[in-house]
Amino acid sequence: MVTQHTRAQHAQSITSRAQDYAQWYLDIIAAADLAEHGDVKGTMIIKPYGYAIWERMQHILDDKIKETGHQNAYFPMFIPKSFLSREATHVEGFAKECAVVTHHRLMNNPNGEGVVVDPESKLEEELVVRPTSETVIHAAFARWIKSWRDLPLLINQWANVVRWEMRTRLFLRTSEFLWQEGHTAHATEADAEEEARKMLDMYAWFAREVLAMEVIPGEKSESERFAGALRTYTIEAMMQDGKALQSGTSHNLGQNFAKAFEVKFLDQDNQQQYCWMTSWGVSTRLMGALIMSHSDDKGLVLPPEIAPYQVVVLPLWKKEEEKAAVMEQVSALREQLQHVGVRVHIDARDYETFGTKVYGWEKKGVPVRIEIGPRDLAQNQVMMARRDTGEKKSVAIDQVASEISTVLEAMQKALFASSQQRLQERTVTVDSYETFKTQIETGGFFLALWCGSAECETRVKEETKATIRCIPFEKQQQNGKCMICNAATSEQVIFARAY
RNA sequence: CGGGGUGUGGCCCAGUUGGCUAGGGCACCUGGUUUGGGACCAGGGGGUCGUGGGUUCGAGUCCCACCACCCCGACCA
Repeated sequence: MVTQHTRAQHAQSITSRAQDYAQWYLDIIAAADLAEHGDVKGTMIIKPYGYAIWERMQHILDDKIKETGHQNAYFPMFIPKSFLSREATHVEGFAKECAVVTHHRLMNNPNGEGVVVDPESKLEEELVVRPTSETVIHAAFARWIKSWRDLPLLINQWANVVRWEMRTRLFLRTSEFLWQEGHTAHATEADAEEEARKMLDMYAWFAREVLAMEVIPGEKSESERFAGALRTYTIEAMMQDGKALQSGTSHNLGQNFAKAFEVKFLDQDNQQQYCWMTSWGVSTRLMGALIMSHSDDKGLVLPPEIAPYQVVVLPLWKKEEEKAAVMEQVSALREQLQHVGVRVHIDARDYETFGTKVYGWEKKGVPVRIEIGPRDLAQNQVMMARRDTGEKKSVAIDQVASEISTVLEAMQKALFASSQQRLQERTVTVDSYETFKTQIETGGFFLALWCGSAECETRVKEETKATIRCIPFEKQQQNGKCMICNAATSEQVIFARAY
């Protein structure tokens, strides 16, 4: 075991220290300086560089959400306990993981030691810290919606939510997380269904085009369905170890919540109707997906679309007079790149060695690194290195802007292609449960026929820890037998172990 | 809650059958030399050894209790 690290040793430490994939994942987060554990167990402090990545996600998603006709709003984080219980399945699904506010005041400890909760300040009704906002938002919808003219009502909220999970992991499952939750109300079942599917499509687009991450869109089985929903749709991504990560969900809530919260409208025939509703969301879990999809042994690898800095420039010099000339060239380059919309950062720290800076930015996953020194100046060129392939070459100074655009585009495509290839190669069709049981050990997605019974689903989970990730929208239609019980069926599903 | 493990500067650890002023590496600060793939020299700052008891002339070390955290199981975006 490595107990001491010289700088040189640290170069290999991301993987050499890693006992397993989970440790490797945490090492990447630490090395890239993305986040750390919060003071309360299960919480997470997102550090500036990590948050900058989340802000890129927010920015791009927010634009897309607005483009599709939704408006942002904000609702309270405290939910009266009674709200939660109005929809029976919903409260059942979340009851075990709710943080509850019971008092509103502290007082000096009578024994003189610090402060204690003032028993006099007990709340009439306890408040639940939102694990999700359907209930508060639907209570508001009930007041806002009167007529068919008010529909569809398309609302989105950026917020934090709290779910008191037993076991947590940075980004993937923290007690508190940041997300976007869309909530909509529609006049017809068809409209709600269309909305739920449309927003799932948006997530799939985002995962593929922005995060360069291949996903399988599909429907959740009943046991994995959102508490209170009619149908739950999901995009499932595959991490580098072959395990699945649910990366976004969209729910058709039917009229369940509308009935519980009296969300009604008068239709064109002056008849009272319950609304058809949806909700959908993605969270900071996407950060985990991003990290696990593309990172390598040198650290994080960021697709250019999401990278806070797409290019980092390292100026080099020995003498002061060289510095002036180099920095002049660097500023000119920065203007040139900013002009074409490239996010660029100049690292002119002179108290770090060149190597330290190079390794630092590689760990942070910056797509392109440019080096400019006296040698380059003399030849009117720069050195350009690409993060994913490691390819390094010199480029004429007047070609840099166009070359960078080309490289960023190529890297975005290459990362997606490799994610796509991984998912394709590691998705196999199985019909024998015995084969499945041995192959699941090494990860991957397994396309299999399933009879639809919870018994078979549970048995697989108990025996192999694998779950039905989704019933994919795209599948080869085939009739056959359930992999587990041999009952006749044509339902094709994806089994995998998941995070 | 069940099983396993760990607690010594910010991080990783050493500290022998109890012994004298608690150490090292990384990181940090100052000065100098360096800088095209993780620099070097010199000096320096930073510690209630998880907490509370006990044994002892003497406890980081032995004993007891407690606490915290990590890993594995039941929950999940």
